Amino acid sequence: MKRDKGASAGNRAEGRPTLAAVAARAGVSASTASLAFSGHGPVSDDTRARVLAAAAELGYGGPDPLAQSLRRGRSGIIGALIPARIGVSFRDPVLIQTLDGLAEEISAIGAGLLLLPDHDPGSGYVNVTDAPVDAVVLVGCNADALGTLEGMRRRNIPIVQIEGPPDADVHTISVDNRGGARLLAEHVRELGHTRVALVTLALGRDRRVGPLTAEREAGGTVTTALERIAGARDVYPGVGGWIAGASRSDAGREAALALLDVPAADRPTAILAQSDLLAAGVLAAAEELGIRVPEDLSVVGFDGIRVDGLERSLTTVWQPSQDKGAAAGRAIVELLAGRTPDPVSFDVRFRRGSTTGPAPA
Amino acid sequence: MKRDKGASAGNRAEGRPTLAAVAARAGVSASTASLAFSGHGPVSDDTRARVLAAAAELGYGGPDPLAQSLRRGRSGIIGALIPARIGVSFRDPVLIQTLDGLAEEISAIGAGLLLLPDHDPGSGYVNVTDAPVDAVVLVGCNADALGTLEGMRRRNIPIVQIEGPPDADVHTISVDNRGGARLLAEHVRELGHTRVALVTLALGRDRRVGPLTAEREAGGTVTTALERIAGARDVYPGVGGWIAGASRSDAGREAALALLDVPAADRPTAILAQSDLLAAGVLAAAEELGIRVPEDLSVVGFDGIRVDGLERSLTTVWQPSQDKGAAAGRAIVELLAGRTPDPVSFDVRFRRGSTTGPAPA
DNA sequence: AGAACGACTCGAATCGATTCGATCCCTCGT
DNA sequence: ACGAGGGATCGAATCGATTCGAGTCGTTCT
Repeated sequence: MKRDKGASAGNRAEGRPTLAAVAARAGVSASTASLAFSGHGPVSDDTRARVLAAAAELGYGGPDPLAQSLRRGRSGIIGALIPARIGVSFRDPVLIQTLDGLAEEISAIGAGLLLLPDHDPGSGYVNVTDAPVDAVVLVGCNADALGTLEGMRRRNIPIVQIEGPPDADVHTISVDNRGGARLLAEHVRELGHTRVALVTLALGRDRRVGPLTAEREAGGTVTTALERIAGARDVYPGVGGWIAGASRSDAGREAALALLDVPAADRPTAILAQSDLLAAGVLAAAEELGIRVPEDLSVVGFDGIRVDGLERSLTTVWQPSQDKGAAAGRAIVELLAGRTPDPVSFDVRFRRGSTTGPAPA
Repeated sequence: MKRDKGASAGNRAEGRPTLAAVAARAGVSASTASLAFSGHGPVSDDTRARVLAAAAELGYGGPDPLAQSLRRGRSGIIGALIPARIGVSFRDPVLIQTLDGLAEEISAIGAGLLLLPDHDPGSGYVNVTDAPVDAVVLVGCNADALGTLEGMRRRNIPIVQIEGPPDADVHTISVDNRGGARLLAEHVRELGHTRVALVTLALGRDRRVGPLTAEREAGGTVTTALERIAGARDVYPGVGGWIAGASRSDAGREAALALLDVPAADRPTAILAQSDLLAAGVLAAAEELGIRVPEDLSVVGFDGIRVDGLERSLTTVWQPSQDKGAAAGRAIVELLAGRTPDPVSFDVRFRRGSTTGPAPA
């Protein structure tokens, strides 16, 4: 005999009908009702109609996704680990495009994207590990984030990262950051520049800004930034610069002000910014200081995005952000199907703009 | 006797240990093991240690979120219905700020945000209704979207909309769109303008662009756009304009080109754009056409966001996007707790910039 | 010393559906 | 006319955890 406590715990809407209730009302078994809803088995038209009618009368809204998830072992949700809170992360067009590609691709298997801002440990936020996700994608995160995913790994949940240090358990989508940075540095060298400085992305989770020191670099965990530094060093060994906290034009502006606000003789004649947004900030700073681009200063970016409100064309390399996201999505699909996706690495394309010119005499 | 089929169905990682396995290994019952993990009951230190040790040995990653969800009747996931695919929706700073406020607020109850792009019906995408969400927030969607939520309503899942038509079952967060638009129109009227035109947001899901006709207006479903039109009409009855497809500067530019590329005598002397992004596009178009702002043309926006790369200050009204999101988040929390949230409506603030001036003689 | 109490632990029910194998019955073939 | 075949339906197990009430055992109070 059913207990039927009536007003039981504080569980959601008390009286919501269940599949069993619908089945009872339609005079069939729960299994048949299930079949009628899912269409997975042979059900007579008559029976199906009766079940549907009963459902309508009871106001049954279809099988509970929670129960389905448990039974199927899948929630249909992919977690997207983003580096900061939404308002901050989503100011980066590269991130947006990547997520867009990702979302489109996983919608092929009917999955949706759960946003999981990567918070500093102990900040009282949701633990990623507790989310009912079928897989996780790290997009634009630093290597530390992998640590917070220990739980996922133990649960055999597929993890895909977009840019990041190689890891046996994690499928990585990469782009030739080092090669791209090298291309840009070579371009600048060919123009005759010798006093060059970098404006880098955040090197670690802390997002501290300041001069690029060996120490800070050694503690860096953001692969993207480190690889782009390496590419520049391939051409300009030992080149220094300034760490901007984030990929935003105001951060680029601050960094450039620090680098340029020195006696003209010490001033770099070329600045290699690690993102187009940073480069836009550098241009703004130069304008403020009355430094002409490209006559007095050459500036390059990275990413190849369209920067709103920037009328001049930037010398940069373009990277396929959306394709990276899509590739991650396909990798997820493969992994969930039990297959092993092929590793993917994308190339970049050099694009000369009007912000670079010959080194001043 | 347990069946223990070994390699059963294709369910995820076959051999993943369960709480029961851990309990068995630790020599306790499943209930005790559960208590040990959740900390919800009195468990001796010794027992807890044994359970944790067993878990470590077996590589148990903690309770399965899927099973927890079913038992608790909560998934810890809030669905965010956004008007278009990610790459498009997230180019709107207002949307981003709103989601940011929302995400922060719901993280108080440990919930995360599931992105659900509102797709045209029948486009083969995931049905919102099948997602395991505890509640849904409509952000920047049109009224049609409510239709796709029938299933949710029947399931008694709380729905909150940010801007939208009043609905008994749906908690609405609103802002004084009409009043804001009226403020701007009044400002323009005080400056003596008589030939005025609107540049509106999309009126419906179709996002068609073109002249603002009575017919198109009658079929409109986007409350925000309609209310702002109404506000302008409070001051300029019958004012016409152009429908821009989306809140982006390129759409604003196209619209403005259509409105301004006429004999100077017919040309409007003021354009009321329904968003700052659109206004930025209007400014760009004016510059292309050699029309001076504000001498020949006054331009106002709406939203009060900082538009990247727009150096001049726009006359606009500011609306609290982030607060709207936060209010939606708090409403969700209240609703999930079984309480009834207070209705919220926000005010806007007029902000005069340098893009409006006296009507030309 | 006996009772009462408290700290722990356990068994069993439950969340809501899916699915495999078995059963039942009707029809078709020869 | 009888067995085979097959469509429709049902029973029962299962997914993996949580939770309530009940039971055990040792300690403390009077």
